Amino acid sequence: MKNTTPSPAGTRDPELTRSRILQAATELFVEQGYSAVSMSQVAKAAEVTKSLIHHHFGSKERLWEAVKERAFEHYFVEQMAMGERVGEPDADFLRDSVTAYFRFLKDNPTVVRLFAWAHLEEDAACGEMDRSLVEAGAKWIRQAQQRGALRDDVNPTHVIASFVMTCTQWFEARSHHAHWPGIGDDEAFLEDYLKIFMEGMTPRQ
Amino acid sequence: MKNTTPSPAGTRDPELTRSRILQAATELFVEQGYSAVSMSQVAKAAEVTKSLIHHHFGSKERLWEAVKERAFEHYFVEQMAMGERVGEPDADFLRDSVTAYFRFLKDNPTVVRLFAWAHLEEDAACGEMDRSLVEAGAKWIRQAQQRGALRDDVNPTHVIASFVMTCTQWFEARSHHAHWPGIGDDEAFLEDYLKIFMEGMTPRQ
DNA sequence: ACGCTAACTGGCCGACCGGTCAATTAAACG
DNA sequence: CGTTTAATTGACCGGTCGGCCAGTTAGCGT
Repeated sequence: MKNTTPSPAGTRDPELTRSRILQAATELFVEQGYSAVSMSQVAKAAEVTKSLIHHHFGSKERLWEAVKERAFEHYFVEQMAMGERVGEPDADFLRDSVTAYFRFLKDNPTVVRLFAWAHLEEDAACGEMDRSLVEAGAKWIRQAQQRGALRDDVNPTHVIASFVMTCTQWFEARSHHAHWPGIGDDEAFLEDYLKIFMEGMTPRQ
Repeated sequence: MKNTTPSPAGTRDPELTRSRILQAATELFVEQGYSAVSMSQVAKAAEVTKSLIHHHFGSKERLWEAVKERAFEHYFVEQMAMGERVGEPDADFLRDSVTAYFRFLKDNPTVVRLFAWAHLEEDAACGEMDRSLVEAGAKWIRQAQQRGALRDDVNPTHVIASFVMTCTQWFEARSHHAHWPGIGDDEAFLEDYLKIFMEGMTPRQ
C-alpha cells in the first residue's frame, strides 16, 4: 500500500507519472491529432522530460496507441455495462438504448474525437472492439422483431448502424451543422430524431 | 486561346502547374491530413519545386485552404444543381433527395474525407457553405408538412441533419462498421435506412 | 528587338522533429 | 547496510520541417 497522490515533493511515482503523461497526451492528441502534436509538447504539458516519455512508452506511435486504447476501453466497458442491464425486447427499450448511447457520447467528447481520428487513419481496432456489442444488439433486435415489437423487414445490424452513426456524427460534426438555421440543441435534436427513428421502427398494423 | 494540355515539352503553363500542385496536394491531404503532409512531399508528387508551390500558394496553410475550397465548391455546386430540380413537396421527392445525397457521397470520397478533416479542426466554413442549401431544404420540407405529405411534429432542419449525418458517417466511418457482423453493402444499407427514415417521416393516419 | 513581369530553380536558413545515450538518483530488496 | 533496479535527467544526434532569397529563364506587350 504505497501513497500515490500525496507525493512528498520530490518523490518518484512511476504510475502517477505514466498517467500524467497519458492525460497530457490525450488532451493534445484529441485536440490536434497524432501528427500535429510533438513529443516536446506532450513533455511540457505533462511536466516531464521527453526522454521520460520514451522510457515509459517507447515511441510516439506507441504513446498514441496507449491513448486510444485507454479511451476505447472506457467506451467498451461502459457499453458492456449498458448491455448488461438489457431489458424486454420491445420498442421502449430500443428508445432507451438510443438515448443512453447519445448521452454517453455527449458526456465523452474525448471518445468521440478519438473515434474520428481513428476513422481517418482507417484504424480498424475500434470496429473490431464493438463487434461483440453489435452482435449482441442485433440478436436482441431480432428477438424484438420476432415478437412483433419492431418491424422485421430491416437488417438488425443496419438498425444499430443507423442510430449509432447518427449519434456519432451529431457530435463529431458539431462545427458543421451548429450554425444551420433552425437547428436546436442536443436534447431537441435527440427528441426529433427519436420520433423519426422510433416511428420508422414500429411494425405496420 | 493558348494551348494548355499539349505542353511542347519545356513550356511554361502556370495554370496547369497550379492545378497539378492542387491535385497532388489534394490526394495527399485527403489521405493523411494537413499536418502529416510535408511541402516536399507535395512538391515531389506534383513534380515541381517546393519554392514553386510557395510562389503559387504562399504557404502550406493557404495551400490547404485552396484544396478545401476547391472540393467544397464542387460539393456546393453539385448540391445547388440538385436543389434546382426541386420536385413536388411529397414523400417520394424526399426519398429521391436522400438517395441522391447518399450516391453523391459515395461517388466523391475526397469530399467526404475533407469534410471529416475539416470537422476535426473545427472549420466552420463547410457549415456556413451549406447554410443556404439547408435553408432551402427546410423550407421545402415545411411545405410538404403543411400539405400533409410529411409528419409535421419535427423540426425540418433536424430532418435534414439526421439524414445528412447518417449518410456522411456511413462513408466517413467505413473502417469502423465495415466488419460488423451482418452489415451489408452501400445499397443494402441505404435501402434499410430509407425504410426506417421514410416510414418515420410518414404522417400518422 | 527589347525589356518587363512572372514562372521557376537551387541553395540555404534556423527551428524543431523523434529518438538515443550516458550519467544521476530515488526507491525496492536482501 | 549495500546492491540492484528503474525512474529521471540533460545533452546531443541526424534529419526534416516550412519558408526565404538571389538568380535564371520563358513568355508577352510594345
